[in-house]
Amino acid sequence: MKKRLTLKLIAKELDVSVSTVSKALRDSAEISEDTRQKIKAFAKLYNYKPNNIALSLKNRKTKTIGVIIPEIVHHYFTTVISGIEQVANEKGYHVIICTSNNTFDKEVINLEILANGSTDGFILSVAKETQQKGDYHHLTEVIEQGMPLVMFDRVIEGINCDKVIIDDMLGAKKAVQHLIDIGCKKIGLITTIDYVSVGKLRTKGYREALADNNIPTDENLILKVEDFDQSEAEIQAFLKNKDVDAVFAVNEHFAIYAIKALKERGIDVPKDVSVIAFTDGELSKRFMPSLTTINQHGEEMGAQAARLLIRKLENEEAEDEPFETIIIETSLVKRNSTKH
Amino acid sequence: MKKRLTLKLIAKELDVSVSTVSKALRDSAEISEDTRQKIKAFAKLYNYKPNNIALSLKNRKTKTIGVIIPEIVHHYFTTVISGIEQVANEKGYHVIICTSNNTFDKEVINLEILANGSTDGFILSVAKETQQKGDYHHLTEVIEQGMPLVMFDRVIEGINCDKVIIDDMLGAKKAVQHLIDIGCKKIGLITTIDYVSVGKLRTKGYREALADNNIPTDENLILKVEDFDQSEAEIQAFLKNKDVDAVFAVNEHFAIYAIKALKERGIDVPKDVSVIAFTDGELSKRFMPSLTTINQHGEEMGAQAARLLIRKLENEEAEDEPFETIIIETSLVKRNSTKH
DNA sequence: GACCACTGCGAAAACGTTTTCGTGTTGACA
DNA sequence: TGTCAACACGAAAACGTTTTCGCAGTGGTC
Repeated sequence: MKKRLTLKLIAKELDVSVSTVSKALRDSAEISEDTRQKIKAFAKLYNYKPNNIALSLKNRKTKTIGVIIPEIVHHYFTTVISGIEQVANEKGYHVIICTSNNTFDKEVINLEILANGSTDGFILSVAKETQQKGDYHHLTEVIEQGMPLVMFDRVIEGINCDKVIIDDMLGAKKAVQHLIDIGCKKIGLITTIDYVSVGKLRTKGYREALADNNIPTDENLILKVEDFDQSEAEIQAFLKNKDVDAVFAVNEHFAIYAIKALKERGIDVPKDVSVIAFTDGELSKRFMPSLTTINQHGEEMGAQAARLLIRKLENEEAEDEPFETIIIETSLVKRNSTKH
Repeated sequence: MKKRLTLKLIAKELDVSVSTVSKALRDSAEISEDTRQKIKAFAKLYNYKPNNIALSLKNRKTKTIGVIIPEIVHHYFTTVISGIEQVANEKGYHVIICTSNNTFDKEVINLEILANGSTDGFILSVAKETQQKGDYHHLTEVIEQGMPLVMFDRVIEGINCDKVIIDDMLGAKKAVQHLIDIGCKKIGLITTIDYVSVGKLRTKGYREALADNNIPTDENLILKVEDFDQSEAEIQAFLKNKDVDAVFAVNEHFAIYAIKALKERGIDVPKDVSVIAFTDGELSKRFMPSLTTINQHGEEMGAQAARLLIRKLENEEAEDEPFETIIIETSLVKRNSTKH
């Protein structure tokens, strides 16, 4: 294992002091043209690269952004990361990604590790378990330490930090409104139980859209999936003998299970029943029929989050500015699971 | 912005020396029970956490693994990462992920940045562009510096490092053999052009399986997709008037386009034509019909890669051991796109 | 010849740790 | 009373940088 070249080694080799080497490499005017050239040539020849760790320690800056997400095996989060990376790299930052696996404990640990010097700030979407638990001391702690934090997607209301969210309620309204616009009247909703904040908000959007159009809400047409692992069965049972002409599902999977269940009953999508899903993923594009969806623009979300964070990191004044909440617009993507 | 607590601050506050504090916190016997308790209590009260950067500098170890992948918005890679993370975390490492975006330049830059002190070693799958270009100096360079490197999935033959791959050829053979076993005789192949190594290998597996069963290869039944973005059209054109009873596609997307094209011709999958895809992703499970696939076990691959790397990192002797290439077994996942 | 201003470089501190090696104090013992 | 070990702690070096300050040498000016 060859030793990495350091300033000290160069200094010894060329018989000058460490400071001279450092200055020469940074093109300081203090050093004579001669020495400078000599040192630079040597450094280049032996491929000297400054040690980032030492620089971080010295500068108390790592130029690194920590990202903590609930799970990486999820297309939506990867698009967000993609957006974060683009902006971060552009501005000379790199990105560390950790997953909490949707558990509280791993979220806390990851946050701690990254907070102890590895990163300058965080971008985070909280784990499901954390949301249920309602324990946010780890978040307030890093904030108190002066580490900027930006939350996205699943954000916690009470926490003092920048946030990037989508307007779940409005998105849901858009979806349901579209169903109404194409003539649907008996619109089913497949959502999650209420502690998942996005599920709750989307449910609210559904109700409001109906109310706006003077359609009474029929509680019979609402399914709150209890157990994700059993969602297919729950949805199948739910749709068994429901008389609906449209279904709004709060995610792709629910939508697909719904379509399957309907098909089994001999009901055609979109001819007999229109289906809209929240979250525009790979699945939606490829499925047959391809799904009409609400696109959440994950990349945009990641990009905005990164911009907010870097702003706080680079502007002294920004530190004292009030926290922002950016809302990313959702958009309706019409495909073939809804009537035209 | 509150300043982070350091050993020095504690020392000053309690009127002892920095060394005493350090030793007390590490339970050194040198320090009297009294002082030790006092210091530990203080540290706990004010939530002292050692600075990782300083530790890294001191120990010349970061306990961090760098992962560089071509793209993150790809289900297969996320499963690999998942596997890496599990093993890494278990052994006290954390993981930095960078994407090369399939470009040579970003791969080189990321490697450089991470090599300059941020990580102890690498796990990497090379970018497409790198493969085409055939320029691997950045890889040999980090290896020469003594940084352990493990390549996975898309590996480069000539590079001296541990590798984890799947047996693409055998996997393809399994797929085609299964098609033959269920009675198919005219088996189409949808693959990529040859410079993508996996495509090449899978094509080879296809040919061998046919040969093993004394079925002559009909070049007319082979499509090498030229342009990924045009793949749907290419596949549609290819299948327009081909007389096949099965199709083996080297990835999910190709398989799905194939099914769509067949359906448009009024051909039912799996009744009339069976379809098998390489790569078992989200899509395969949910699609209708769900796809029979060759599962590549991404998590397993990631886990093995991490194990190999950490072994090299932690065992002095392992350094001189010859490099290993681990082959991950693929497996056939039977679903509904093939006859039973 | 005395003074001054440059020029070119080195010493040392600092970032936050860990660890080695001293060193001063205590108490026991001959 | 002198010697010695044990104890409890501190000083300093080290990791690899950057930066401030100081200093020696040179050449010019009066």
